[in-house]
Amino acid sequence: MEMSPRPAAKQSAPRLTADDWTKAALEAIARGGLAAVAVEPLAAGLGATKGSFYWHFANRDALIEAALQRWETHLTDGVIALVEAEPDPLARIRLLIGTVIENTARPRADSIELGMLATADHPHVAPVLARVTERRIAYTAGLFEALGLNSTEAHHRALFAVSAYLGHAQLTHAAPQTVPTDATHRRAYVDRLVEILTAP
Amino acid sequence: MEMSPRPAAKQSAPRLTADDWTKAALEAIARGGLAAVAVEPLAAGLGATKGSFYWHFANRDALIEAALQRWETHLTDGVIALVEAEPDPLARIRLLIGTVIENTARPRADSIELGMLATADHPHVAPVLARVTERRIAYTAGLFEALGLNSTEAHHRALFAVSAYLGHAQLTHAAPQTVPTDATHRRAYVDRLVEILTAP
DNA sequence: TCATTTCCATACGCTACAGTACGGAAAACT
DNA sequence: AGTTTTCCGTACTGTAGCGTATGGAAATGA
Repeated sequence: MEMSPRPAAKQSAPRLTADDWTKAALEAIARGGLAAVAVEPLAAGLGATKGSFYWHFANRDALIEAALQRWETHLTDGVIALVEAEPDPLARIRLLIGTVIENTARPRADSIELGMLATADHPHVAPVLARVTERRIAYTAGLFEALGLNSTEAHHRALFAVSAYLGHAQLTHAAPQTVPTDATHRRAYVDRLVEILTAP
Repeated sequence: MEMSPRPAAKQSAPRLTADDWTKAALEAIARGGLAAVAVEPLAAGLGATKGSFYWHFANRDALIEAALQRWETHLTDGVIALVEAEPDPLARIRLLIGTVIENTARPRADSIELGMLATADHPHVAPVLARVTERRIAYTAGLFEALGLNSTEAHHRALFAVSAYLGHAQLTHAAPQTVPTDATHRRAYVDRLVEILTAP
């Protein structure tokens, strides 16, 4: 049934880079968590074999570390830049929460994160997740402080906000029917959520 | 070095029941998610062998289904009973949120749940998780309606509350240092959360 | 052009676990 | 006590994926 003798899968070039493997690993994490980062299936997906992989990486662990590092560094870039562009503190919070929850322009970001959370105990994942989470909370708390809240209250609100984000992601994943589907309702829900979170 | 010739592990009786395996499976899920439900390691932990397992269950899948069913049925019993005992609607909400977040009297409940969420895509887990989540939200929305909120607002608050719970569980797991540790601060934090959730 | 380096496929061994076959011990009747 | 049923251990097969060895193709450079 094979029509062409070419590489089969994606029409990508025959030679692969380490980054190709890293990106494929992140997509695998998005699909099935760390367990889905398996060398041979990944190779099949890339139209290659283990031989390629073990030239670019020492072992599976090295790939996982590379993927984690790529995720940690590339993660918040877009969102932070977007939010920093907004001068008004309250508008920043609205924008931040609205963006991460409504999920514009970060297609598989949530999926990757859910994959990470699903393996939070993994020795390589744990520290990365701890750092990312801590930075998020600190950053969010800063936004609330800019709103005039004292540091304790700001930290509490930041915890609420990040919890709401994480919980919302889980909810969307585990029970999609419970969460507003159409754009209008979702918009109303997110607006209400922001109101509650920023209420004096 | 073994001092006694007896069964080794727990001093449990030599014969096992299907329920012993089911409970062990749930503990495994709490430790390492569905992937940790592996027959041979479980057998070792129970001081038995696969021979025992395959007498009680047809296969690994049957054990998983049994564990899921046990979880789904035994899950909310205690909490619901506790909350129903309270007559005042507002106090019910306080009690519910306080209990599930502070985690009195439900030792490994959160861990099991995190294990389930970590494998939310599994064909057997998904429907169970969807039902459990939907019931929780519906029940919580009911509490908010009893508080006088209209159904839309009640549903929004319920979504927020459940998100907060799920997110808090993730936070505690993935970045424990960000969440209030000592009892006093945690208490203040939970109180504040309830205030915000129930604010008119 | 031919030599060197870069990259990859094939073939192999190893481990963990799922599931099966079967014999035998331990309870439970009778 | 003897028989039957219940329960479990041991020994096997099968599979998936990790990691290694090695030869050779494809690019690169002399």
